[in-house]
Amino acid sequence: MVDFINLEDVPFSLEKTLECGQTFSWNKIKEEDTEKYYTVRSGGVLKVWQDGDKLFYTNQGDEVDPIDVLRLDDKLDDIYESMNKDRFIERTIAANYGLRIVRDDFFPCLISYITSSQMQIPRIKRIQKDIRINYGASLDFDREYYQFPSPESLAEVPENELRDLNAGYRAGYIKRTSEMIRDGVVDPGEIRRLNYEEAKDKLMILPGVGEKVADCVLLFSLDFLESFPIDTWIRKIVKKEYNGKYSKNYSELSENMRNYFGKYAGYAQEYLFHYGRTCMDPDSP
DNA sequence: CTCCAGGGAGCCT
DNA sequence: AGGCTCCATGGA
Repeated sequence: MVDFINLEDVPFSLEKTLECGQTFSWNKIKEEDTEKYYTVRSGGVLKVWQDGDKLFYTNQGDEVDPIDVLRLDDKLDDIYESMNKDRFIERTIAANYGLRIVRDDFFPCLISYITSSQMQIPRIKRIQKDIRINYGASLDFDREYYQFPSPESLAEVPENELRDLNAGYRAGYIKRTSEMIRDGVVDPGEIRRLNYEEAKDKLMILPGVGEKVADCVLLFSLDFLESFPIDTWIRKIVKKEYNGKYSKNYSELSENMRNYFGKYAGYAQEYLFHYGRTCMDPDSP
């Protein structure tokens, strides 16, 4: 059954939100000449497509709510007002109007960002998909879909099998992190109750999780909208456009940007990131 | 062929 | 604390 959400007065671009590189948990398919996206969660399958101010969706299991996973209840105009500190960020807002931060499931988000180090985005996505197909439970919806495996399941996978999925040297990180999540050493529910600094320190206990991966997981799955992840792209863009606030040191640079953009710095980060990748050459002077 | 990719760990000072 | 090197592997 197809339902829809009325997006009048709700700024939203499905395409920008899911194509900007923040999530590896969504896939695009074409059905009857329409570009659609689907995600498979612990709660079931959700398929969505947008036509102007209508967001159509079908899902299996009411717990996979598009309003929740696409953060449609974020007050985007208020967020823009809060983070709109200068002409450059204003330009990125104009170029990416309607882009929202996603709310992904914690475990697949964590494993994907551990995988992401020294890798290109299409390959990260491919590895998550291969993990799902090889080790995830299947769900029967309009066809067969695959959930991301539980920490319990993934912890049992031999390291060399993960290497065979082209995870490379990250295979050991994936296995050991899965074991620690399984054993409750790090618990996403507990992390949500901590403040930003404590939550980040806790995540960084996990092997393969440094500052950048921790910031991504906090932002894209644990609702820490002030988190400002710094990758090679952001580093170039900030150095070029915000030179006075630039620092080689990750912690210092990240703190500078959080102080500057405020409590929605994570939104600012994603707008800068996507603008930098699509609208400018960060290497040019 | 060489170089680099949404970094992090381990070692060094 | 801060700096350096290596880590697999695909794609340009």
